[in-house]
Amino acid sequence: MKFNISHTDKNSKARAGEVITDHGTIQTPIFMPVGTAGTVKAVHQRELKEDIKAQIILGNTYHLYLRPGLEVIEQAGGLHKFNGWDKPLLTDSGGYQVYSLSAQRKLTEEGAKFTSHIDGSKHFFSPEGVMDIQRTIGADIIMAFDECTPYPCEYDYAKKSLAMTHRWLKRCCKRFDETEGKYGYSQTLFPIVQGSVYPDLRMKSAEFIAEQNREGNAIGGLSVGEPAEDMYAMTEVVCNILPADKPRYLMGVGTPINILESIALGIDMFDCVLPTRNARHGLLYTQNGMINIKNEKWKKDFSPLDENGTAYVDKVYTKAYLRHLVHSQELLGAQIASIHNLAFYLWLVGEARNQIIAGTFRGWKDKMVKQMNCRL
RNA sequence: GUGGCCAUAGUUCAGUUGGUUAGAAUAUCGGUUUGUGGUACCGAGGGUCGUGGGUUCGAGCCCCAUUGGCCACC
Repeated sequence: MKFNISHTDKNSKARAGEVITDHGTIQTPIFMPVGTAGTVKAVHQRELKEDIKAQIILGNTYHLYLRPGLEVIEQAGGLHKFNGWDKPLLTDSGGYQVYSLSAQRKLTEEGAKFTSHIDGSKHFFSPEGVMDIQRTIGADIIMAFDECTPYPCEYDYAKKSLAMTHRWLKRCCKRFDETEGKYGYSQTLFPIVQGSVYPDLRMKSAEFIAEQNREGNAIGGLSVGEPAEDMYAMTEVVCNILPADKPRYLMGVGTPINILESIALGIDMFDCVLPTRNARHGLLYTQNGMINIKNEKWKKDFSPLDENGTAYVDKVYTKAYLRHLVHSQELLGAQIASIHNLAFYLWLVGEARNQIIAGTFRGWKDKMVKQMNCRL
């Protein structure tokens, strides 16, 4: 993997660049649609490429390991072959799922014991095991196995957890470096900064992560319920320490406004379930704010879904029709809304990139944040 | 025509020997969702209990009449 920065903004820490992988080039800043179980829910690959213009999508170690299982994915020839996505892929390590899904989980120095949400079966993830699993899934970018601390989180717990996440990282790096990709292309490992909302822990973690000298770095443990100001403050502290010549990935973020503000702080990569999950519940993002398409006021609004939208669905479907589909729980409703939201997110980061290159990012960003901060 | 059963929220139904402000589901309306457990969660509005009398301190419940619906028999 390579990372080249072509432009940096003079009035913020924003930068435009490209991440080059064996499955193609990603122009940053970028938003990565989440495809947990090997599919971006309700969206075809062709729509992802041609309409949404996605450049990289996510998969999830936890979910894919449980179903369909590693045997299937390995025999398919890796996840790219299995799901037909020939562009870059990133897999999350399952650290977040161990935190968010398993009511019954036990973390020890060795790893995490957890029960499957599908059938209650018992499993164990170690840092080494998670590296092996991600080798088998075969994503271009794979993530370290970490503990995502909850919010709120006591300082002492955050400190102990961070130390263990760092020890786990050393084990991840060791196993990753001792093994190689199974399908003839290279993979890269991103470590993850933790430290909850405590600046000193975040700084210490960023320094430790920077020392590992990987090809890119991630920030985790944010957007878990803390105030947005805390999230921005932690992001800023960490970005000041993580090397500028490597991509920075802010995990799980966020709203369109979160993304623009974080780009201004020096973040290059994002992923978030909001555009797809909210789409299924009828919430649409636009340049002028958020729309709840289920609201009665759209019942007889026969104007296009989004006059400023870049996607096919924005022009051919009306608000009243999508309201009907979502109300009726028709599958097409989830599909149209998901395509709209993802196309908007990709437009947003693409336009941010254009503005950075043009040297006008800061003013544009401030205007967009103001404009999007409302409900239609 | 005779007998029986039924009538409670937009809809489908609970509602104790008669006892505080008649409940639920669903639908409607509004909100929430941040490294996705694929239709979730939270909240709100909505009923002169078919109608009219009666008994009672007190009636959705008991009695009478009446209207509408369903069933059986002639």
